[in-house]
Amino acid sequence: MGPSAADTDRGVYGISVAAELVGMGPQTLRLYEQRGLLEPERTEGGTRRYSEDDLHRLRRIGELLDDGLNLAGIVMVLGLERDNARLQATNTRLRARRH
DNA sequence: CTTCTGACA
DNA sequence: TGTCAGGA
Repeated sequence: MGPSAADTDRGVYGISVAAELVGMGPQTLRLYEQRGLLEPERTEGGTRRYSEDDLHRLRRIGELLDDGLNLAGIVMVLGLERDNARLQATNTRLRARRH
């Protein structure tokens, strides 16, 4: 794997680099944040720092956008996916205890 | 780099 | 509605 473990939630990329990596414009990334799809870290100076998780999220947003969803719908889908992942994890733990 | 506003399909 | 261009 990566050298120094997996803190993929740590903001490292500036907005220009992040936008370049996911094939979007910087303004688009700002809009997504304004709409509540994303919340990258901020430096003390107030500039955004996008994490690897943020990049995955941005690519997921691109997919859903491609599927014809609007930003409001994507917010809901991402929320449901997060909830679902949590439920699945809980479900797996319960099964392991063999109730 | 930031936020904000207007134009376009 | 989402994206982009330009200004402050």
